Parts: sequence; C-alpha cells; structure tokens
Amino acid sequence: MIEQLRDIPLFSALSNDSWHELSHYMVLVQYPKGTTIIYADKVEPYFYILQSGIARAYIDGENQQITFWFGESGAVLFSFNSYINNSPGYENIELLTNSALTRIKLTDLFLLYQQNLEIANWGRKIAEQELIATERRLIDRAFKGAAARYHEFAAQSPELIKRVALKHIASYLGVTQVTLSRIRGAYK
Amino acid sequence: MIEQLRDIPLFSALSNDSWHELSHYMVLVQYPKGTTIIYADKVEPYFYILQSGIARAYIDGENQQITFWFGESGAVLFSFNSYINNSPGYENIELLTNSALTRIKLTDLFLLYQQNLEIANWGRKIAEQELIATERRLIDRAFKGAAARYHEFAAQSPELIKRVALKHIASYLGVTQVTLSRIRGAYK
DNA sequence: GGCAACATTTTACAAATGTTAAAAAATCAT
DNA sequence: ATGATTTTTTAACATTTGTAAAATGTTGCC
Repeated sequence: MIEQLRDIPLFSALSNDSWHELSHYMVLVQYPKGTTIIYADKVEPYFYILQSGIARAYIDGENQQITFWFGESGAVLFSFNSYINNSPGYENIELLTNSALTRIKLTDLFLLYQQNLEIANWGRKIAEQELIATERRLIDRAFKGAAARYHEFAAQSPELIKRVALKHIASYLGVTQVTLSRIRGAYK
Repeated sequence: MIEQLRDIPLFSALSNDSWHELSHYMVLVQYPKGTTIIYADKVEPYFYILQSGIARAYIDGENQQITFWFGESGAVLFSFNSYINNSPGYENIELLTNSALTRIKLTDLFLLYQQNLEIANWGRKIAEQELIATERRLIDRAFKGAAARYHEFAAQSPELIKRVALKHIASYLGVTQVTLSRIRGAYK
C-alpha cells in the first residue's frame, strides 16, 4: 500500500535507500469522511501524506470558520506550529471524504532529518513548495478580483469544485458565500 | 564583518564547523539606497542575508506596484523562483536604505545542501520560518480588518513605519493608500 | 531660500463586498 | 420516499473600500 507513494512526485527524488529508510517509519491509516485529524491548540504528533481523498485546513473564528487550505492526493498535511515550532497549532484539518493517509511520527521524522542528508533535503523541498504556493496566493489576492480567483480555482481544481461545499471555497477565496454566489450567478 | 552574522538567530543553530563551511562562500556587499538587487523575470544567482538596512519585495502590475514583503536586518532575501525552481522570478527586491548584505551563490549553497547535513537542515528551517510567516499573513487578511492590520504592523515593526513610504505599506497591508490614510486619520 | 519632484491627505463619488433574512434547492437519514 | 437538515441562492440595504483629482505637506537639490 505504502509503495504507491513512491510514484508521487514528492517522493520520486529520493534514492531507494532513503525511500526505504523513510517508509520504514510510515504507517497507512484510513478514516471516514468528516474525521478531524489535526486539532487546533494541540501539539499534533504526526506528519501525514494524503494518499486518496480531500482535506481542508480551517480556523475557527468567533463568527466564522475560515478555510485556508485544501489538499488532494499527494498533499502533505500537518500542524504547522507542531511541525515547525513544536508548539500547539492554530488550524484544524478535516477530511472531506473517506481518505487513506500515510503518516509518520514527527519524532521519527526529525530523527531522520538529523541522520539522512537526502531526507533533510526532501523536507526542505516540502517547505519550499508550500512556501511558494502560499506566497502566490497572497499575491493573487492583490492582483486578481474575486471573480478571477474563483474562475481560476475552478479551472485548476475541478475535483475540489465538484466535491467541496461552496461555503468552504468562499472563505478559501477570501469572500463571503453571498459574494461567491453572485460571482457564480453572473456567469449564466 | 561576516562574523557578525554568527549572532543572528538564523545562524546560531549551526556548529562551528558548518558555520565555517558556509561562511567560506559568503561575501559581504554594500549598496546604496534605491538599489535593486533582485530583478523579476531573471534567474538571480545569489542568496542574500541582510545585515543592515531595509528591503522590500514588490511586483510590478499594470497600474500598480504591490509590495508584499519587507526585510530588516537578519532577513534572508532571494528570488523565490530562482531559489526554489531555478526559473525566472516574479519579484523585484529593492533596498530602501543604504544596506550591507552577505551573499552566497546559489550554486555554492546548493552544493552545500548536498554535502552538509546541518546546512541542509538550516535551509529547511529557513523555508519553514518563511512559510509560517506567510501563511499567518494570509490568515490575518481573513480575520482582521484593514485598521487592525495597520495598528498591529505599526506595533510590531516600528522601524518600518518610521522609514518606509506609506504607499508601500498600504499595498503590503492589502489596501489602497487612500484607505490607509483614512485609517490613520481616524485615530486623531 | 525656493523650486521641483514626490508623498500624503482630503474630497466626492462609484463600485464592490458585507450583512441579514428569507426563499429555494439539494442532501441526508430513517 | 419523505421529512428534517443543510447548503445555496436571492433580495434589500448598509458599509467598506476603491477611483480620480485636487490640496497640502515633505524632501532634496541647486
């Protein structure tokens, strides 16, 4: 089962040796739709790779719940503060469909980072890819109107548009659900 | 001169050996206010650490120039796409004051990443810190109004408020200069 | 000092988005 | 299937933010 991961671009850069070292610590888990696998305000001990399914990260505000990230198969999934600062996180991560994930304990992963140069660089690449994607979203907010953001999201993530509730997509795009509905309506 | 860097938190995690290996490739450079050190649409060959001064990263749009990052001393500074994807960047980086920087060629840095485990993990930490900071800004846009973002920015970055043109701060905060002016006016 | 260039604020108006509430549509569970 | 629940859309109105242009303030330079 875990061997499937080997085909994900994320892992293809690893040598066979490093892949075996890493995968030795990985365990396949499956959860039903609706499961929350990362809780805010907790130090979460696992780093996950989504093998199949859809996930979202969100923050519970006073009057609102803001979704700020979606993951599809191949995505990495972890509590930022737990992973980066070993402190409680701010985000919840919920599975929007039945999902299969591979996970590794952060303590094991951190040991590998201190032992294996390839894996350390693999971890660096993960952070860098997330970084450039996040910065791009921040910049898109400045340059593109809400309608353009929606249409591009729909074009680039057809699976998500089909299967994710619009209220979640609205907050992901940085608008209210009413505004998103207007954008969609303007198309007909 | 370069020894000063050793005190920056960014470098304090490195062992003496790794520090010497890294600093061997680093060169101190100084530029006057107004110098652009990273150009959009170019593959930029250097990774910089800002030793003193203030820098901003911006994108030239059709009608607007959007500043999306500020750096003060200790900040790392590079073309994201050059560094991460070895392809031309989207951002310009300009020095807003006379500045001293230390730089290392990306080719040298990448070699070190492949040779030295500590330096590879140091590079991982850099990306992770930038990542968490960028995500926090994206989330702040959703939860905080423009006025709150301004007041918090002013509180956390007193140097920048003092020395950076408000038009740059406005786009950094995600509002027009007129709106920023209204926010500031509302305080008196 | 005084002019020129640039930065900031102000004003009036326009456009986009938010808020609240209700209706319509879709989905879920028994 | 059908009633209950949730999601999405629609409507009316309020608010925020944007745009353009003029007024004011600031900075640097000769």
